[in-house]
Amino acid sequence: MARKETAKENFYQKVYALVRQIPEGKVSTYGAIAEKIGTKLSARMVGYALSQCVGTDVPAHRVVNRFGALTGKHHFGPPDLMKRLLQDEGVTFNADETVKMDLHFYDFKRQRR
DNA sequence: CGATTGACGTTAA
DNA sequence: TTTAACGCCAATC
Repeated sequence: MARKETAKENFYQKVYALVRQIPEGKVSTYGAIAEKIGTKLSARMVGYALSQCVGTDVPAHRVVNRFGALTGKHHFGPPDLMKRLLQDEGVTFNADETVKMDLHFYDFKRQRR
């Protein structure tokens, strides 16, 4: 321990760690993740990290923006893949392809308590 | 090394 | 109210 968390290298690791712990049928937001990591001031880079997580063990499709909109669906390849994956996991959507955050929002802090 | 962008979010005009 | 710009931090060009 006592290791200096440069945060830079840990950033992706933290993002991945958090996203990885999101259960199926649940989703999270960039702001929530960013805040949990400590870089809440720049939620942008959270999404940035996710864009690279596609192809790894991180279920990026469970991460959406604050509106619950699948902002990065086109990063998965097929534009319908993201929504499809979530629906397959039990996540429901509004008429606008937005996740019903009220039903599937995964609260990191709550889970940690 | 410098400048630009980027799956966001918030505040200001 | 809607639209625009800003901020933040790191990665990529």
